[in-house]
Amino acid sequence: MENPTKPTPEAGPASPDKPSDTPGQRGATRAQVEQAIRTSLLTGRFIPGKAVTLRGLASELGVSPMPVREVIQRLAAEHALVIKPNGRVQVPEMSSERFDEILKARLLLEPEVAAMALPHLSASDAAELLDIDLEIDRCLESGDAVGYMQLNHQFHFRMYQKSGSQILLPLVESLWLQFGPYMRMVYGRVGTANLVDWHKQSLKAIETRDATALRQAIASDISDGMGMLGRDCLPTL
Amino acid sequence: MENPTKPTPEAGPASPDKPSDTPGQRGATRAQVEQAIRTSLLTGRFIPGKAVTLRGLASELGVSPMPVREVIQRLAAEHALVIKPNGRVQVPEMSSERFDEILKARLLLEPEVAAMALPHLSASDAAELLDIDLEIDRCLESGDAVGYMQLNHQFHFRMYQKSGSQILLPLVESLWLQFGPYMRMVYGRVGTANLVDWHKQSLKAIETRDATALRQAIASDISDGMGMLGRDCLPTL
DNA sequence: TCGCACTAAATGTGATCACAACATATTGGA
DNA sequence: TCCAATATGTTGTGATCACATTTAGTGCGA
Repeated sequence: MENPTKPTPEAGPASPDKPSDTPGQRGATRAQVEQAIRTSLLTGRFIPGKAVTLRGLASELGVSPMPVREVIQRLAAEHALVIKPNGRVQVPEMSSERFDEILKARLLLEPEVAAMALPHLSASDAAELLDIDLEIDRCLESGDAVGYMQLNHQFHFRMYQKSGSQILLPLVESLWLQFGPYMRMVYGRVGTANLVDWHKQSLKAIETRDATALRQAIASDISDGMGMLGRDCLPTL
Repeated sequence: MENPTKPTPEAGPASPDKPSDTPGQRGATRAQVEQAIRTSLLTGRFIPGKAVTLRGLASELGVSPMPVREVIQRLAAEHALVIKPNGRVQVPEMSSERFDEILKARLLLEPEVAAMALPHLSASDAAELLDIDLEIDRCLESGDAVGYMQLNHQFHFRMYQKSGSQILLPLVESLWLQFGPYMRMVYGRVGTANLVDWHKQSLKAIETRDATALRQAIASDISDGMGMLGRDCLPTL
């Protein structure tokens, strides 16, 4: 056989050089890759229109192209990435229609999810949300766009997760993944200031157990935040 | 080079023995596999809880496990399949909570999508929908559950597609994929009769360009159809 | 007869390879 | 100088392999 193609399989799902890291968890590499790309998307490390290559991501993450392929298919199914007719993968570009639709979908789903979460939101949950919001205020003052985006995502999803929803929540996550890259791009341009703080209104509604007020606050937060985004840049893109 | 390992790759995305079939379309095999599994899901060929194996599907479809892997990841991202902690893949089982949530999500999204489609629904579209509905009536009489499911899917999505929605429509498709297998199982048990024909009401609303009436008809159709399903069998599962 | 250890088959995962399609760079000619 | 044709590198795709893990199956012993 002469060992024609030194396969050096280095086999095994987990990195062989770190036996104590992940002891053979099924799909551990794939999960790590997915988490990496998702946060890259949500924090705007990927710019809309940016080309995403299998081998590029793979070498960047230090894994083989194999798990990256599966993750890309997975994210493409959620429309967080697009596979062009020639097979090339890229971060989807925003359009006026897409933007309006995402806004509409968020307004349909998120207030409802928040209302579903309300009965399960304890006082300690509210306190945690307040902490996040205070940190958001700091990011707004210092103009930290990435920090704002991460914390804003945390604020909403810490709340939404309490709904225990297995159906609606993934739909909402898909929406966030879709406008994340665009959001980052625009925030970098127009800044993150002068946002009315509907988060505070949400917290007040949580304290008073007022589902209608919570729905309204979330809806306003969405309309306000995205309304500020959609007004200027989209037609010029 | 001596060609050390004649792998007989039969390389190429398309079958080499059928050069006129798909002339090298990128991802043609994957698309074919995905379509096959999707329709299997929507028409209930896959029973909830059924185990789905890579090699099984691959040999069944006459392809390598490779494209099947990607499609499974894709469908798992839409929650049309679930990947259990040990990696095994199976059709998701229905639960009372899941069912209620899917119902809620459908009621939130589908009336809105229908209303979005209304301005683009021409008279010929209405006629086409009527044809489908008449065929549905025939299936209901003859008790053809599979035919009913396919045509019901057609009725709704022919309408929804006219909305031109790129965001909401995929969300709705994901929902249908999730309750498809369960729907089939229950229809086989309780039959498809005694459904109030809200499709006719929808058609009337389309003729009169009444968005509110269309929303209401769609919502009633959803509530009625799924209400009949959810009442009996779920607790006994 | 039942329970448990052991063996064997099956399954998902990660890696690598060969190839066709595509994009880009390079070169040749007018 | 400019454009077309070619050559080169890159990218996604499908296939196959090796391996860890898990499941099913079997036989042995109490």
